Amino acid sequence: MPAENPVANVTLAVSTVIFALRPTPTSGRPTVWLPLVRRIREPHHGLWALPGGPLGSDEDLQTAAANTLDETTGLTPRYLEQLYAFGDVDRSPGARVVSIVYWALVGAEEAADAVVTENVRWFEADDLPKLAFDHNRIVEYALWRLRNKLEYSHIAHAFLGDTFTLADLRGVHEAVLGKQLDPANFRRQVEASGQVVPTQQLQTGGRHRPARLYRYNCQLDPVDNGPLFAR
Amino acid sequence: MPAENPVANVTLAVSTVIFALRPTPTSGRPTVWLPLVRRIREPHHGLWALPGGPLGSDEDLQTAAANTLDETTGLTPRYLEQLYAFGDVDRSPGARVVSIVYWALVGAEEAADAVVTENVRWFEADDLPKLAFDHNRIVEYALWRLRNKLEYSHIAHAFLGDTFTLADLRGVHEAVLGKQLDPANFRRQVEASGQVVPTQQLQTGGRHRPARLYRYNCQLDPVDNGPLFAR
DNA sequence: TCAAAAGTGTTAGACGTACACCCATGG
DNA sequence: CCATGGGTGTACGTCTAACACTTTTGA
Repeated sequence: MPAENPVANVTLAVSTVIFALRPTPTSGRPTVWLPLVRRIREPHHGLWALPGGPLGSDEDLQTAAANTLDETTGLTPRYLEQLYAFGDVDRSPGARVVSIVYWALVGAEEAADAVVTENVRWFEADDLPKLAFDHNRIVEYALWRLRNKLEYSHIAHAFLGDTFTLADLRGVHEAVLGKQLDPANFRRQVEASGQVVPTQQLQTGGRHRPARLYRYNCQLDPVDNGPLFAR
Repeated sequence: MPAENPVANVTLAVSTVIFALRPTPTSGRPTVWLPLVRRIREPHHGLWALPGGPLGSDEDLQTAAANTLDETTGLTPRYLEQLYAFGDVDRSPGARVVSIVYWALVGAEEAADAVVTENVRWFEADDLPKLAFDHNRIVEYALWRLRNKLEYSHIAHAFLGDTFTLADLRGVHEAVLGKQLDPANFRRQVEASGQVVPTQQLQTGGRHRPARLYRYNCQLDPVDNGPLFAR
């Protein structure tokens, strides 16, 4: 029986976990990063937190998440999905806040020249400081979802540009999953899935045989997220 | 930046899709059913809707879902999981309502003697009338999730009693998925998964060889729902 | 000519599916 | 004795992981 008895003292917020691939400063190999914003008031003043804000009364949940993403990084998501609604009673000191959290993927190139200010900074997902509220848990869960979904879906290309080599795509999987994959088997699996189509172009410049460039097959749904999202 | 600027005009509700197995009146074979409540005010006065209500300011989201379940059916869920947060701007006429929806499984025996009143009735999940709000979509999505999760998790026993035969368990799968399964292969898969442990008892009474009774293996997590829910 | 990565081939094992077959009970 | 479902055996096709091998480039 919704739409009656509005409950006082419950605030509804929308936050977004934004993932991108960036080279690690030390090794140079790509890893998963995400932008955080510094809190400029209590509670948790000074701590880093997920970008987000209250839900505007005329915007959908997903729109709110995309807006948040644009406001903090100036980026447009290549993939955007609802993660979970967090509503524990004590998750925000002194207030009752329910956060509906989304997670997003943005391309590495766009992420490279995303806005960075005093109060917005990128962090390595596997090496975060203590965050505000329950945001460490939230990021941990989002990472779990990303890794899971990468294995049974076709979302990896969201980290890449328009065209890419199979080594690029494999690099995304290796960076996210944190383990090496067999190039031969990876190639066959990707080709069999039909998620990519070969172009006529080759990528030269490496001191080795040039690699064919591929494009994502837009005919395909990247994920089967059920009837709500069917095309 | 949660915990500030509470937004007026947005109501937060929690609803629950409650699944149980019941025999179809016509064929007698078990199918998926769910209880609905009749709306007794506008909007959508008279239509059937998912049980739910506004979020109490001192209860967790999952607690709210379980309470809803208890209030409408007097039942305790054997499985309870968050489904999705629905927040389209126009999903409730004349008000902005965000619904956080859970889905639950209850045992067939309990469901058989659950409360039924003028305004609470069970319906076959695959043959619903036009429901209030976007609740038809919500049920459709919950059904999709149930069918998916049944295939890669160990939640089927939530529909059954304490002990059951492998034919019972197979019956659950067949009822939910709507297709016949090979008894021999089903047996081997279930036994290999370790999700059940044999008891010493046999079920006699059929005009055929007695079937061994099994019990659910409580050592195992029924589902891997990620780090949020790890034990 | 050599190193390095692109790309192809081949094998052994795991797993899912189909189906033949025997077992134990009530009627 | 027979119909019915419980329970076991087995063979075939597919998928996966491992790894040997050939191809093509830049230095």
